Amino acid sequence: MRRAEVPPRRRKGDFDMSFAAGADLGLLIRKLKSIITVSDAERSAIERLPMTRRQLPARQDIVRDGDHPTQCCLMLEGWAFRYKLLDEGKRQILSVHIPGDIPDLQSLHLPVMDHNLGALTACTVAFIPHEALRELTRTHPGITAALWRDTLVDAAIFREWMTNIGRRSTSGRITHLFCELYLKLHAMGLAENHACEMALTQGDIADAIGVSNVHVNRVLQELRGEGLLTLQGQRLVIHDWAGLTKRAEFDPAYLHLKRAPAP
Amino acid sequence: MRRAEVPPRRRKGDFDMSFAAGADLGLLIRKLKSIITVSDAERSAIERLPMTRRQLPARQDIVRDGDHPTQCCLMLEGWAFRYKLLDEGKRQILSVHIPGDIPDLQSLHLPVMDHNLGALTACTVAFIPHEALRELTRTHPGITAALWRDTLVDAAIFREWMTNIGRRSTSGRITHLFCELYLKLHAMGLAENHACEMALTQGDIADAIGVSNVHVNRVLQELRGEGLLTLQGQRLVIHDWAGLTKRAEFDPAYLHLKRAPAP
DNA sequence: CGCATCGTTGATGGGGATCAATAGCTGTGG
DNA sequence: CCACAGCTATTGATCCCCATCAACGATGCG
Repeated sequence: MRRAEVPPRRRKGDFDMSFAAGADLGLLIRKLKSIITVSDAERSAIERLPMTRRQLPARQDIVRDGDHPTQCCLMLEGWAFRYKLLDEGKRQILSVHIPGDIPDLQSLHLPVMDHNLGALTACTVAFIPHEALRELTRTHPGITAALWRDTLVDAAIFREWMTNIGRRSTSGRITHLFCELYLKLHAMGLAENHACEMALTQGDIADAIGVSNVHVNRVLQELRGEGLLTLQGQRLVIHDWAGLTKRAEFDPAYLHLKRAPAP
Repeated sequence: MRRAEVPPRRRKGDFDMSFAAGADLGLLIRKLKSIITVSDAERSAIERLPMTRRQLPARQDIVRDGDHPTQCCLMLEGWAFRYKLLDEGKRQILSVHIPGDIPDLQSLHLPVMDHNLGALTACTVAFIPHEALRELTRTHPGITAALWRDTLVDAAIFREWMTNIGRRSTSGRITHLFCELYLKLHAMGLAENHACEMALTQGDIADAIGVSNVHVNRVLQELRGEGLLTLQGQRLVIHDWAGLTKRAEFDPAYLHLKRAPAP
């Protein structure tokens, strides 16, 4: 369990103010298209969204517990994660986010943050003002439904994590987490052939599944020993997808992916 | 940990088809009014919602994992809960719901259930067709925002539970759960003076916080011994609210209540 | 090349699961 | 009105999973 290190807040200067050429927002459109049919009018409304592009170093906080954000954060490159800190520095990781995600979309309707959002790796994000998003939802009910749905999938993943932490064995928890991450990456075209980046350290994994980092290390060795997976550096290779999903009791239904997962 | 007993599905006949006189929907309006300002037009649109009233016996499932619901369930009386079942009958309770809640509102945008919803006590519910709710959201953006926000608070509670299960001591988990339930009941006018109904059995509590029922029993005795609370029959009495919230590291911010909690 | 973070390993102890048995409670039916 | 059935709560005994502490490699970066 990681002790309470407070990462530096982002500083002014480490971003460029290039406002959107709709290119970056293509990622958002792609995400929405995986949920609904996007009309031309909707597409063009999205492409007209104002945004600020930013580069963030790894492990830097983006929004903090208690903040009152005025914008949402669209992930363009890199991974982010949400987490809570408790007394004595205990940390619970709540979710992991990849390009296409809007990890703080809830701030559109919940004015105060009840957790932290941080960059896991160095990453590129686009900040979109709440006001622009509110206007978009006022005028485009279809987009509203899609964004709403996106937050509902978020919640569905929370429920699964709760179950993971509360009722699965440690090896089940780890393998379940890996199955989920691989499928999410795969759905966004960021993984193929049962291999993907793994930006989480063993300490991060520990704080995501509610065990100690030492224990994560030992169980990972078991999983390697069984030939289920390899985890070296920042790369996860799944050698036995069927075995992994079985070990994890993994059923992808909770991800509510449009296309059936065929990894 | 409760073994997989499959409760009987609801039968035809145990409900009456009395369609809404807006009386029951007053509860929904009350809930929404705690979130937004409800205009006369909105109020009357809500009161015109079609609904079917039903009486359900305790422990009966309302919607099941894998179902494709065509309606949402508004709690009128009694408690409900959401849960998942794993292999070997392990159960994780995901949330607890009281009058005013719509525990399956997510089904409006996620067609397939990824968990179960069951009656905890005997209860009265109102089923509202998805189609009517969709029409309501099409025509009333304010209500859409309020309902969306409601699902976001739901998700915020999931995050807190995740943290509870993953990183708190057992006594912290139990006390945190009690603080939350008391405050939710209090906010709906269903509890006063640090006392309330407690429909959860020790086994239910165990499955909500990720420990065994035996352990819940022992920790409850400690809490009683410290004079923090009394739990007899179906009644919870909190003797030392300050002590309880401290033990729980309880910060109500995540509930996103409109009025500051003043229990 | 030196420091920091991450990964790895060993030793130790405790929190909590599990099994088993008893007691209390509630509704049901004879 | 009591007996019985079926839950729920309680208690004791045993064991082991996993947290914790500590130390040491490995790795990567400025």
